Amino acid sequence: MSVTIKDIAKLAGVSHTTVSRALNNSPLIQEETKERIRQIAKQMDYTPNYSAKSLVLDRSYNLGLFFTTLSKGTSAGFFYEAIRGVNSVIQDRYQLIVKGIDDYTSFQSITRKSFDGIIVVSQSDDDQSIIEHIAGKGIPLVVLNRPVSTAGVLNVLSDEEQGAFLASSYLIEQGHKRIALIEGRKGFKSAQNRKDGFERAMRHYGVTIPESYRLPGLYDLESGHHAMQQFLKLAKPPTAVFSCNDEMALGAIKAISEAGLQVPADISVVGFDDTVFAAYVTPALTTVRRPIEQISKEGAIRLLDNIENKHHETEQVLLKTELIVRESVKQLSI
Amino acid sequence: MSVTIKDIAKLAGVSHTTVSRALNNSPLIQEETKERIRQIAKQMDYTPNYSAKSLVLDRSYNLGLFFTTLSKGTSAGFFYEAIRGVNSVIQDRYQLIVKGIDDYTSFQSITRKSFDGIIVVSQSDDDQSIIEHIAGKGIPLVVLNRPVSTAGVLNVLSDEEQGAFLASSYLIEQGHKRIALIEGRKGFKSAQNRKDGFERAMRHYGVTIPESYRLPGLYDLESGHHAMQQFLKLAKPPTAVFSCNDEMALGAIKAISEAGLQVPADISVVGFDDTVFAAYVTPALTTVRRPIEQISKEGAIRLLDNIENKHHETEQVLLKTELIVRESVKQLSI
DNA sequence: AAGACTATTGTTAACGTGTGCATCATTGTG
DNA sequence: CACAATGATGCACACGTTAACAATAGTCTT
Repeated sequence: MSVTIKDIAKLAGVSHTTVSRALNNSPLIQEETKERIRQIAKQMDYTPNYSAKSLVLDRSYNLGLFFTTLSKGTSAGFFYEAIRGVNSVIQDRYQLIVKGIDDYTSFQSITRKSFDGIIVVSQSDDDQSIIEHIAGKGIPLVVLNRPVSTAGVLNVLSDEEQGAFLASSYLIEQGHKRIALIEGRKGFKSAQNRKDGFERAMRHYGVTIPESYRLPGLYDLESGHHAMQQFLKLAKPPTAVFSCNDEMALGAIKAISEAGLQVPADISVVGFDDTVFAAYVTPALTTVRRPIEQISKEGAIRLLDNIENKHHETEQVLLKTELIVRESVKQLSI
Repeated sequence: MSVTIKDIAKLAGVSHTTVSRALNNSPLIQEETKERIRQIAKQMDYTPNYSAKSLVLDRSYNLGLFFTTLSKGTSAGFFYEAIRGVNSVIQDRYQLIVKGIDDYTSFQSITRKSFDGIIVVSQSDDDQSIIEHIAGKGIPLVVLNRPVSTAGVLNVLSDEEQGAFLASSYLIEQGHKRIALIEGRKGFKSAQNRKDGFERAMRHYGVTIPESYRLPGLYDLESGHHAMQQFLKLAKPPTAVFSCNDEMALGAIKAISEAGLQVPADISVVGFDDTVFAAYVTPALTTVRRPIEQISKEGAIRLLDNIENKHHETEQVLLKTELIVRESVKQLSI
């Protein structure tokens, strides 16, 4: 059917071994022989059979890119940026295989033979089992986006505490003192980190926040909306709100406008994540950008390094987040 | 290293051929032998080596999902929905390999051996060359999202003319008569189709549109903004605008509010595509939804059918679009 | 009861590539 | 000039799987 090195060998009058060596640029073969063989290969439109290569070299040329889920929950922008980042690094050295972890009924098919390395973009603690399976099989692995401490696993994520600190500090620097916090979902690492950053900022600037200015959320529109309603009922409502993600911020904004108030004229709002729609809502949302694309790039680079140099580092890399100032915060005159 | 059928054979006291047959549930093998071998395989945690399988069966178990570009331009939501749709169909029968067409320096590596089938989500006429390469190699192929007439190629896309008709009709039915059109980018098939739908609606309802109510756009924010400014300068500005995509609609809305007018109170706007942000802008944008996920599902289903039944149909499937009514259109009292 | 047939299993080769070792020619050395 | 060293190439096997064909034992037919 398709042309093989044996076909080339016949035409060149050499053995297939020589062809194999020539095409792999082995120093054993004479330069002019190499060149002649390359010519013929090109002319015959030869492409190596990667299944055969894989079989003998014990490399699959596959890189897995696994998300917690493809079917529900994962935000499109997040997904897109992650793939983009990884893809920009691997070029054509590897094939990128995209999968949702929840599509696996069994991890049995995830083996050393079928993946040279795997990137898990983890959004949930439930991913722990697949992470351990992969690490257990000795497949080079990097986990993005969620802190993980399994041995032999690379871990790249953004410094969310610092991001929350940035956002909260910004509110204070704009003159706000009555600042409320809508927390993330209980049990999520990110929720804890973001809350920690908020509190560090308050301590750092000597601002004290009453207990009534703190409400738990679920990372969804609904819970942000509800929390904001509670804040508005207070005798002294906050002048600014730090919402632990953009989605809840949106819910909060809705609640504010339903109450006949305006953002940012009456109440300022800051979100977290810089979701795609953050720039498009009115007012455009001031928020914290996590460098997803950079995280995935960094992760891919280190993974390839681990694969090609056969060392398994256990390392955690924290990347800085960035405050994106838009229109949802008002500067208070003092 | 890892366990092979020969290892199982040794333990079971049979030949490796018998093991292969047993695990493939061949009718040649006695039922109890099969069961015994399955037991042993399970117990040894055996997983087939897919490289070896591929080599002998001449199937790669890979499905390519190619986008025009991953690095620039492709919208995140579009990208996400397409992957989701395809992924939901293939389950674990195939590996999904995601690539940007512009990442290829040469199509040489795209062969029958490395892909059992390919889905091209095409957004540009420039994709024609890869489409022809793939079709030329005899690889089962389906092209989504853009009309294509290469022989042997399946083609699934949405009926954009019908969508534009829907949107335009809606404006008329809400009482609008002075309706302007911001066209798509010249030379794009979608631009022509959407314009056609608009004009059919006008004819159908007997509404005549002056030449000054038609302006070309480039599918970007900027051009929508600019076109709207022109409309606003007219002696009799339109009461409604059909923008050939959401992005330009957003630009138009911006121009309207800059002019001190409100959407939809003063001017109504309809977009096209139902981009992710359409629901989040203020006012939420009434627009036409293309069933991307359904298109990619449908495409994947037909591709698999073609692969597994080894027939190459040349067929074009048009899927209906849907009008998503939100808040950007006002009902005019007559 | 002999031959034909069937059910089950084994033998061997094949897929396309890479590699250790053998082979051969050529050059260098004393 | 004989022999070692070097450079270039080929031979044969391996990787893990499937499949055509062979082999064996048991069953059926007449």
